[in-house]
Amino acid sequence: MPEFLYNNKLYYNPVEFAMDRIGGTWKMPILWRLKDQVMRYGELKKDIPHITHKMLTSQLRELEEEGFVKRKVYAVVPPKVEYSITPRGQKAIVLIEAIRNYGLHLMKDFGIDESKVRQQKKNS
Amino acid sequence: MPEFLYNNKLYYNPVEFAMDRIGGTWKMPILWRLKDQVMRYGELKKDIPHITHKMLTSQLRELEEEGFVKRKVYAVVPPKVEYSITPRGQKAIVLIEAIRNYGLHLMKDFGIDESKVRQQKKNS
DNA sequence: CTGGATCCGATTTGATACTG
DNA sequence: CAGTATCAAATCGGATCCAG
Repeated sequence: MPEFLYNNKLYYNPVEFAMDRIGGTWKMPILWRLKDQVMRYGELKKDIPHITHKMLTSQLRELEEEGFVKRKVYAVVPPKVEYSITPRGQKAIVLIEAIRNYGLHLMKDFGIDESKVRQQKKNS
Repeated sequence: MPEFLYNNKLYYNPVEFAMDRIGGTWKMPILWRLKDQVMRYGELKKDIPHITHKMLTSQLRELEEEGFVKRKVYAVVPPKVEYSITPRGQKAIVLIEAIRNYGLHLMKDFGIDESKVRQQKKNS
């Protein structure tokens, strides 16, 4: 497998490169929500359970810097900022769907019953 | 999105669950090498650049515990241990290929030229 | 409302030494 | 040859405070 540098970091293969762009706990959930709608910061914050202010801002910054989402600032008070997905981000959506389907299959394989999921939600 | 517990850890969606099983820096490279061959510990170690002894053993342990690879120990001196992929692991290979193809596409999109890759290898 | 900065604990990982 | 244990460094993430 080839290896290469990007932003002073050494990557060993294309999988690692891809996961560094859209992996981690929060980037896919963020992209997923933007796939067919524009959302404000506060909307994303409310819609993604458990994400902290720090993580949402930092992950949005990275996704923006690498061209997966677009940030539009309105010069109003109080501030209004809208996030939307870019063509590059849209291409990621296709993969995210594949990973999601695999994850659902894996959950079944591990005996995780979706019908029990909502019950456990109450305990969290 | 549903959320659920597995091994006392809270997951927010199927993507996160999948990535916790086969994500991280090393699990996919390991599975990838085992996709069509049985390999000994030392062979994997030699074949995966930069992986440390500790990471290879710990990641193999986890993959084994979760049923993605099978570990076969021969009662000989010196020790001989063979790792092979399981049906569950084979299913992951399909996804890994999808992620890999996406990664290659993304590298082009970011202007990372594969022809330059081998040159940079010398500098690592 | 959005977002940057800081502190600090938790988790992850690398290096090293040791074992059968 | 394969694997375990330990310690230290690095990274990550949460809580909190301040700002336009």
